[in-house]
Amino acid sequence: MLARLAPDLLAPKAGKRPREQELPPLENAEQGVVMRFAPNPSGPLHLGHARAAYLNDYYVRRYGGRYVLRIEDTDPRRVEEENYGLLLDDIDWLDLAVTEIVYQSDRMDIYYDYCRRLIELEGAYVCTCEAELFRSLKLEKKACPCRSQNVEENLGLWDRMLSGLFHEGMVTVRVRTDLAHPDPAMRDFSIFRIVDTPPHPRCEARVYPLMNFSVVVDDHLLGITHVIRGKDHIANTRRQQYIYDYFGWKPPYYLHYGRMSIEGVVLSTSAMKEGIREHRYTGWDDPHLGTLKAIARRGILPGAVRSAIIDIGVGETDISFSWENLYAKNKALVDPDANRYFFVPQPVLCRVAGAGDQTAHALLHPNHPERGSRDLAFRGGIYVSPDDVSGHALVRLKDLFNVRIHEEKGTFRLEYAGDSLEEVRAARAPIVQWLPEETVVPCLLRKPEGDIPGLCEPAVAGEAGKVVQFERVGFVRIDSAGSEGVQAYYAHR
RNA sequence: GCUGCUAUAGUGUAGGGGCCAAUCAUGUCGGCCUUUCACGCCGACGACUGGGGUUCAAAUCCCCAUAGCAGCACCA
Repeated sequence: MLARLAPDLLAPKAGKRPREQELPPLENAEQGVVMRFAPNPSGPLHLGHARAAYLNDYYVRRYGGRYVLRIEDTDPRRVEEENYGLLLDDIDWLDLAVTEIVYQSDRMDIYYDYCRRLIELEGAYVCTCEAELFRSLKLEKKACPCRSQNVEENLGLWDRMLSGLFHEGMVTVRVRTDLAHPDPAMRDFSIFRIVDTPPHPRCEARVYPLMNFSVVVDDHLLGITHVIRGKDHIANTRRQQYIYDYFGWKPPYYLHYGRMSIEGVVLSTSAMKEGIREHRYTGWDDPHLGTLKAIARRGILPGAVRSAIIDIGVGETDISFSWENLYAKNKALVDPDANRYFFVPQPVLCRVAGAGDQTAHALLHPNHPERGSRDLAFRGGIYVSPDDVSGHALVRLKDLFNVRIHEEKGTFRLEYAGDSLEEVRAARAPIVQWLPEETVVPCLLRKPEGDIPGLCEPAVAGEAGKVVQFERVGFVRIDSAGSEGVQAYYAHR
């Protein structure tokens, strides 16, 4: 697994990446950095995760160093076995410069050990108050009775926690901070809890560290030098400072970027899960979702996401992620490679009067004639899209010839009208895609707004998994190609 | 309620006292190129939240207001 993930740091993928701005330098980073991406396995990754992943990745590549993928799986309620695999697939897709993977569920004993030390340093105490009671005391800046226990008493309680003598909700470990702190969020926050059920899929614990503790211990032990994360963690950064101070450790440098919403999609895992359960979405890769799986299926390349994220940068302003900007990045990556094909939506079959058999040669890519062409054999009958011919007297069948349109009650009679390109230009007649009657494959174009049935060239079936351009329609990813036809997911114009 | 962060064109971003009647990208519109409404090229449009203050000079510094966001969980 690691081998599959470990990229060559010295030779990052050469390649066309749309030029993107340079991010501000990091403090004290010239000698290299150690950074981390720390998702929790509660579901697949989405664009919000991609921001954290790529921002950190950017600086690791820029300064060199290590990039730790840390799986934060210390909440058994939010961890499901199958999510680990989903997560690793997504990490793979992102193409991060990850150098090592750490699972917090493998490190429970380490957290227990350091908790004991923190208690010995009088930096933490075991609290058996009810959560509600503590909360009201905290808001009044008052200490709870447990706060005055001595080290021996606290260690005794801690041992009883570990040996299973407490049940869920009865006890917690708190950091001794400053009860008079003006920010109530800072006052004696919790760092351990007990969870009786469900069992953790990867370890046998019932005493679990809370994020603010495991993160500090891990960041220190793993030698993390810089942390870039969302500003929703800004209070956590301040809380964690107390723990660093007790241990006498030097905290990493922090950068907190602003909140990012995404036009038209929900990012919350629980909301997505609910939508899937209610069949509003087909699954994690439903094109209406902002998951990486969904955008990958639509033909968005990871490089486009990376570029869009780096452009957004580390600003603390709340922003709204715009699909337009992502599409522009993706188009820049995809256009030079994507082969061109004809797709006729809502096709109607028409006879063309007055034209002899001939074969059209349409380039696979207009800017790269050397890649060859597709041959479309005209034998008298063709499919076109009514929207393309309706209302026009003259139309150019691309790479073939001109036709005059006679429209009668929704049906079209086509009549050969010469080969002159100049003529259609002068007449400002449209140049449209078409397909020969004899060689077509059914094709379903799946757009977020709905599915569009149509026909496409048989050669499209050979592009499965790739992004192609349906001329005059847009860029699509060929999702599947079988006996029942082709299924294409629409990416963008 | 308490605490904190942020505020530049439709979207994203640069600029951190004078070089800013504000950068770049994207978008939209127009033109050129072109057997795609793609790509490429040219041009246009479009913004410093409001009010005070400091200063010879403020998008930039300070204060207030407003707005958005976040935290105040035995989630991350």
